[in-house]
Amino acid sequence: MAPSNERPYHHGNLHTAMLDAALEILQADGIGGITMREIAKRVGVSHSAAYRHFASKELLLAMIAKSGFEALTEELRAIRQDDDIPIGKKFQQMGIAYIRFAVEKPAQYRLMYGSNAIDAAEFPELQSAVRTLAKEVFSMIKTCQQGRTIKASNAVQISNAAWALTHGAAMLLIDKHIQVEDITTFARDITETLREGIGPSKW
Amino acid sequence: MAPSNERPYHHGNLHTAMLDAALEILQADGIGGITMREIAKRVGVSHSAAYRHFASKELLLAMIAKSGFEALTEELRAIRQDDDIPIGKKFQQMGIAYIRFAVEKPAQYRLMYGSNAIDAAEFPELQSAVRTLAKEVFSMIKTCQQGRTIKASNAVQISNAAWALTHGAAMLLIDKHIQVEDITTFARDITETLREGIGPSKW
DNA sequence: TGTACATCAGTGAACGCGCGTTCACTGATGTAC
DNA sequence: TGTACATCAGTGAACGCGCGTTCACTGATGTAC
Repeated sequence: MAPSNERPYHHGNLHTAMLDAALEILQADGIGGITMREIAKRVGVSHSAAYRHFASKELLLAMIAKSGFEALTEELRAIRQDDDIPIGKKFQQMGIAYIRFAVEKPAQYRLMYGSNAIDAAEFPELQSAVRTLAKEVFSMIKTCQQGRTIKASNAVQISNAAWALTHGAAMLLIDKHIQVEDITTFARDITETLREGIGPSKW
Repeated sequence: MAPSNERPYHHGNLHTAMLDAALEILQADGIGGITMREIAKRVGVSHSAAYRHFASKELLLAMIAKSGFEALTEELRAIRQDDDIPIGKKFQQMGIAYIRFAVEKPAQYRLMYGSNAIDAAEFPELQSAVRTLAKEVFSMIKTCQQGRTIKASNAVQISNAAWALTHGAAMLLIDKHIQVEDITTFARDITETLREGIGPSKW
């Protein structure tokens, strides 16, 4: 009730607050900008307090990566389950959402994949979040197959190809190796390229 | 002539020797294992000598990344120009070579792309090597189009898709997010998936 | 409602750490004459 | 062929660095009786 202007001795939700602060730093300064000291400073707490909530910096980073995978998975699931999106558009929408996610949060996306700041093998929760994402992509393919908008063979391979294509595109865009005017258009085009194939129309 | 067992005062080829040593460390221990001190130790030279040849560690890393791009480009070019490879197989062979390169030298590949150890913007030579790789992929697509094994439209977009697909697949394999029994088979399948497309065969 | 005690969330000072980088120096080498 | 001098490639000692992490401690909170 009392609107104590001074922070109370106990923060109350340091765990979440630290993750939020770390995310902010990540977006602004990249992975290199994240230090336990800076996070603690932003939250208004001594930096040793951080260790009551995260055993190590690496664990904190792993948790951020994990939540990134979860958020991305959630976006894809929403598309798959949204009955207002025609089945013929779902695959495309997935590609767009995936690539936009990466481009809008490049530092987080880089942290999620291939950062050498996290030894993924040590964090089963993180690995599990990745697998859940992979499964969601697979479910999307299955759904499209049932809707007859993706061919009904070899869902695993198609799913791998779809993931590889979007992930690769995301990375190349983030690293500016591919430059495009409009992300959404590019994402749409590239998913359609996979759907149509690049072989000659007549043999 | 004199087979001096003791190293002469001047090494003679420290520049190259350092790059080689760094590559060895990279393969064995990953990016984190590379330190100027360790490189110097392996080459048998004081660690301050290193700075006669590389202004900074980051520059050395950038040079390694650059040579990786060059080697990869060279492999792809050899395939494109090899008249013994039927035109219908070239695209596939390119995909296989690309993915194998990454899987065989995962640490170097990670250094090449998306490592936060190198600020690519500072090294025009590195950026130029990446562009050369992109151009090589593009040339491959053009060649296949002329051979009528890839459809004759929108080479840029097809080229982007091909690069994204192989790069994405490479990364997912390296990070063990996709696990396969045989890399070559997987690479072949995934490139064929792109060629054939994943849309339903009958509309 | 009050007291004792365990438990948890903070503090601030300090350690240690390898490592990148610099500096003043010495040894080797090449070139002009 | 010999000498003087500039230049380059090494050496080894030292700096400094922020930062992750730990430790002994204090403040707050919840629970048993």
